[in-house]
Amino acid sequence: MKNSQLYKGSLNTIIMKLLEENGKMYGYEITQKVKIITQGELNITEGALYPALHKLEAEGILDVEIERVDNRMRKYYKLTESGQKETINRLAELEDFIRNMQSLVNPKPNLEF
Amino acid sequence: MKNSQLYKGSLNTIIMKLLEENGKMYGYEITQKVKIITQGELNITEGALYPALHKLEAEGILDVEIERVDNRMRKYYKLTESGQKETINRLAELEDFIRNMQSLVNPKPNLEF
DNA sequence: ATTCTATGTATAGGAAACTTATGTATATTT
DNA sequence: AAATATACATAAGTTTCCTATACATAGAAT
Repeated sequence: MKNSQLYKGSLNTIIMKLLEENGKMYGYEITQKVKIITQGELNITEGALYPALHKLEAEGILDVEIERVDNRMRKYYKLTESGQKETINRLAELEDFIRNMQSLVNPKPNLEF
Repeated sequence: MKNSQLYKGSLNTIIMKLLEENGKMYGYEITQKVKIITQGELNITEGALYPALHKLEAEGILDVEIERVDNRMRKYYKLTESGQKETINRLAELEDFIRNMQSLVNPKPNLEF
């Protein structure tokens, strides 16, 4: 995704959050959206994205719907019902993760004096 | 480290930050410290920690110093000079990462209207 | 005309990080 | 005597991701 290893493990959560927000999206659209939101800092590669989408579909998190636009194929993905529930869990995990990382990086001073 | 995949890729940064803060630490101490700081949410496994420490040492990020305490071995690690510089970069990357993830999860409303 | 860039999906091969399980060894608690 | 805590270590396997490649259409540039 970038030079930093930190994004490892966050792709599924990113995909699910974007789909929760936008209803349905296709793969290429996801890569562009992420690029815009992160101001070019995070580029999702196809080699990561498409296998991830296929896996989420196989797990019943996503549904797919094929369309033809300008004579080109698009596969629109959207969250299933269980996918919506799972997204809530993932986002809670992400919040915990961010909070924990901030605790590690910016530790509170010891108040026992 | 835990059930969440999100921590993947953050171990090196965590180690380096803790060493920057505490001067020198040994492996087991790192696992316990992280457990306390994250209130039990993040458990670093030995299978992840020790190979990571060895790799950081091989890369010249860490120096090691062996001590015997209570007849048990301890390997104290501390940042080298280049390790200190690299830690600054890693922490900046972590801040970017957290900022980007927050932009994705908590997008700003569109202000063009 | 042809080549490059953008749009759009897909997979094979490999690297890297992590988990699980196991091993060794001493000290303390039950 | 057995379990737990302290302390380090590695082998085998899984997962995630990147690089490279492939196919296909459309538009822009040369």
